Amino acid sequence: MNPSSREKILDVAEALFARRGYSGVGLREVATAAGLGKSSLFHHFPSKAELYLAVLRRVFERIDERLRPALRNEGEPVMRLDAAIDKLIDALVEHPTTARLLLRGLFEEDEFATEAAVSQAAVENALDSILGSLQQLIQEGVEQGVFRAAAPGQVLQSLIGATVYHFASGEFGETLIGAPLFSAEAVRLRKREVKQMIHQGLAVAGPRPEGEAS
Amino acid sequence: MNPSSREKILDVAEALFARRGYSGVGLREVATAAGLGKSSLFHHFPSKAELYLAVLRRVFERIDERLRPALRNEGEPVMRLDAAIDKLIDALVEHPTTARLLLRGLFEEDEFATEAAVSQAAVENALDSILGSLQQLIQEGVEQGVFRAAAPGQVLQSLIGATVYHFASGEFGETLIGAPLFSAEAVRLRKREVKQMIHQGLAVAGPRPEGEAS
DNA sequence: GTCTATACTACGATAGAC
DNA sequence: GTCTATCGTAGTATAGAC
Repeated sequence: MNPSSREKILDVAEALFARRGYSGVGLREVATAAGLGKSSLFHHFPSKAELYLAVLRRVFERIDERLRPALRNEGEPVMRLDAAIDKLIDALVEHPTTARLLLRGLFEEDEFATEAAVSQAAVENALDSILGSLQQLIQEGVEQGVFRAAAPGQVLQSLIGATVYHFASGEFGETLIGAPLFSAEAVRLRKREVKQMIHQGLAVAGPRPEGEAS
Repeated sequence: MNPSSREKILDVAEALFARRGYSGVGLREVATAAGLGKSSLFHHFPSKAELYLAVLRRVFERIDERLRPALRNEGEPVMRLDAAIDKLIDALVEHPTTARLLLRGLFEEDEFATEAAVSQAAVENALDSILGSLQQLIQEGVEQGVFRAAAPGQVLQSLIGATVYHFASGEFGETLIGAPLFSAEAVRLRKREVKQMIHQGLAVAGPRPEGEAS
């Protein structure tokens, strides 16, 4: 079956919002890219804000789908975290628009005030579920003594930066690493880099900063 | 001396662009926030794109000012990298708009095509200078054997994620770490977290991923 | 250097025919 | 469900008086 108009609209809107953000995209552009007239959009989505939130919700659902099985797995925190990193990166790579939409979603929180508050809450709940599981995983590792005594929120921020930011960095990131971000080789190297950073950091050996003991 | 109109415009434009991005800000809003009529802006900046680039250039100059002395310092790579992290975070904290503008700058590359290409090149040169120094520092550490054999670009991406992304994450980051991002305590904790991640990673001990030996 | 007035385009959204 | 036509607003930018 060919894609419904609704899905076609979501596809082109996702691509455009990822590239130019909420304010940078006009509904006219979305409509014509979807092969429709401008007014036809409003039969599928009541407003631009609702369209944007529908795009975001679909993105979170895809991530949740990939990540939840890895997080449910029993096993040691170290292995589970490694698996979660792999699956998160898989999700970011599967649709290259994902990382940008996630980061833009953070910034554009206040871009549309309190309109469409219901849909917005649904999106935030999906996000909280994923983050809660990850945070709990880190907390377990700390309690078991296999992770250093770190605040899970701080670790999570570093992890998001190492993954979501990286795959959202576009041309900038590509010149830094000297390869296309989403090539199979670059993805493999990125997974390895993040896991190595988790396992041993950057330094081979040496004193801990500020006299922190293990 | 009271600030010139040009500086006042740059100040309010920086605040607005950081919050809502290039497309999300209208010149009318910038003008009235600066205490001017809409048309008066064009006597100071020839176009919106040039105003935006002027804001970005000022941001890079401030970072360069903070970071360059730390990078010039002689000493071991480990210590120089620690110092660079501290100074970079200091720069991001000094003006809380900085991190968002930097990340938005990455995303909005294609938002204004090739207009104002001259000013854009100037901004990119300033950025390349900073990044080159950091990359070289990491490379030295690898060659001296005090850092693991990592690609400098990959490490730099993790570092940017751990710093720039963190301080750009807004309300999202604040709920994750449970404190205002820019409070003195949160800044201190973030510096420590990033340096610990560099020095030992997250894991206390254990096998290296994919059998990588030191 | 700032103002008013204006030009032209695009925006999100609605009404109503088919 | 898609279309044309239209509304009202706001966008960037310019012209020209003061």
